[in-house]
Amino acid sequence: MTTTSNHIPNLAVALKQNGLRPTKQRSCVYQVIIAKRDHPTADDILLRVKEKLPTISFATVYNCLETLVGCGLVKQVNLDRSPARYCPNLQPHAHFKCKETGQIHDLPLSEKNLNNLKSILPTGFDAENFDLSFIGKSPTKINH
Amino acid sequence: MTTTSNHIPNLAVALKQNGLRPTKQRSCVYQVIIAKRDHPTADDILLRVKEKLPTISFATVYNCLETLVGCGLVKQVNLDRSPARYCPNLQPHAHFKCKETGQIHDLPLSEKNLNNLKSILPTGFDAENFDLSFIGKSPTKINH
DNA sequence: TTTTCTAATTAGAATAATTCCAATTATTCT
DNA sequence: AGAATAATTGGAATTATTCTAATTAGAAAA
Repeated sequence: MTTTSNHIPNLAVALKQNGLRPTKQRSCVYQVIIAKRDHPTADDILLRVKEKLPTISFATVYNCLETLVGCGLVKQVNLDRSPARYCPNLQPHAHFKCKETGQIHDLPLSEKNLNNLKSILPTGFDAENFDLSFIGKSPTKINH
Repeated sequence: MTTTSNHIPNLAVALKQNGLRPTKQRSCVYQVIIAKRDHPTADDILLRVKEKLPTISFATVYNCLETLVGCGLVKQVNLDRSPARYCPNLQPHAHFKCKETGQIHDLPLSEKNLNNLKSILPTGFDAENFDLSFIGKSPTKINH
């Protein structure tokens, strides 16, 4: 039941709405996540942010990520027991992890899919969130 | 595409089929999981098994769990970043975690549900497994 | 049954991701 | 500008899990 839209939200506005301060660390972490939509881990994010802010710490990356997730600007993706990944796609979607390449794909969900997911819940169960992920083999793009 | 049936599989047989030895640790871990279908963590399992086998170690519990999962006798349930839980329900099902009680419910999936899940996969994506979990509030049973 | 071979268990150390903490720094409010 | 508070920092702590090297137990052969 969360509202979703297509445009990239404005960080400063979203933070203000939540009574939080816009900082360069938060901005930079957010930029890194939307710049390359490849589901980076906290580790990946630290490395990329360090190019702009060499003194940023791990704790800050985790803090920023928690903030961004809390504001609904990015989603945390937990696959198996592997490190958490972060994803700026706010549309309802599932994830597919390729066994071979390790790559993670977003799979968009149709209205029909969403309704069907809802139909799984017995009466009285009120879901505020769901997580759907597949593991298997994704088609190899480069094969001629 | 895994075969599922309703009866509880025989541990010794399943192990033998995989060229593994039946040990009292494996048996005990398995018994504990089927005895109380409450999605215990490795921690929970260690505590319960210790009542029968006081000298069992954590490493063994993890080893046994890996073996049982590998033989397809139990499923590993990963919700959020919390410790892995183990589940003897071999039917296709989703999980629902109650925010309030922390309780985990199995939600059975119909053929229709399963087909719909399949329909999420674009052409060429070959899933060998999926994970579907909800978080929210489950109905309180005790309220008169 | 003993012997032998290998698999499984054990206790404890090691690892990896994440969180916590106390001190410093940056923002916002007055 | 100054006060109040929120955010960042580096490093230590925590937690779940995996690894390791030594011991024990199970299976197969003699």
